Amino acid sequence: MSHLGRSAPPPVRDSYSLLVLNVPFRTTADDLLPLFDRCGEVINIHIPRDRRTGDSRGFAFVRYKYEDEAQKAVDRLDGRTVDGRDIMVQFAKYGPNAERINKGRIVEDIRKPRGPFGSPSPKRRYRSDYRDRDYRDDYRDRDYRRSRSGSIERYEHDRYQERDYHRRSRSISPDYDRRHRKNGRSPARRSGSQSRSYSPTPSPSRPRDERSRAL
DNA sequence: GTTGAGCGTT
Repeated sequence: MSHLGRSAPPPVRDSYSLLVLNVPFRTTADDLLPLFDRCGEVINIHIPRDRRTGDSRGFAFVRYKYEDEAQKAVDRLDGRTVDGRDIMVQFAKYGPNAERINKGRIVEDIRKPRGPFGSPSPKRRYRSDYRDRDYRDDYRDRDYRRSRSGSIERYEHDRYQERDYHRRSRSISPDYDRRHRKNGRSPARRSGSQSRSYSPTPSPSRPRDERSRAL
């Protein structure tokens, strides 16, 4: 109840994530906690924030303990007016329970927790922690090291850049770009000499002298 | 001080 965002996130295997859209920007998890807690037992609430400004993106994720409570929250809190805005509550598309989610609704197609593949191989997963880490390292050394020839950090960086590029390329609003431009005022424009071409100037000495000497 | 379709980590 008071460990929202304080301790590590609880196991998601027994939790159901709800996506809350149309959430005011100034609304925090603490504001949504009492609202969603009334519908059932809320495990954790996560609100994605922008890394640049740190503001909320306008949506939140609420994880419930039971699916009936989550469904109740969707039915009750969906369309509720929060801070002057009507929020939209629906089941999360991605996540641990995404297999049961279809178009924001729970799909009761699962009969037994035998696994999504039908043939679970828990023998390998039952290894110790150090074993698991070793296995992962081996896998990374086998493919990632040879294919990417890099580190995972680059992957995240590329992902973030891709997201930013996608968001900006979608032309959300002409005002958005204009506002940022007015505020940034072309941050990548100073003199035009340094940014124009790279002048490594490895040796300011006279190459003619060296050539003359070589000759 | 702004914005509003969407799918998530400290």
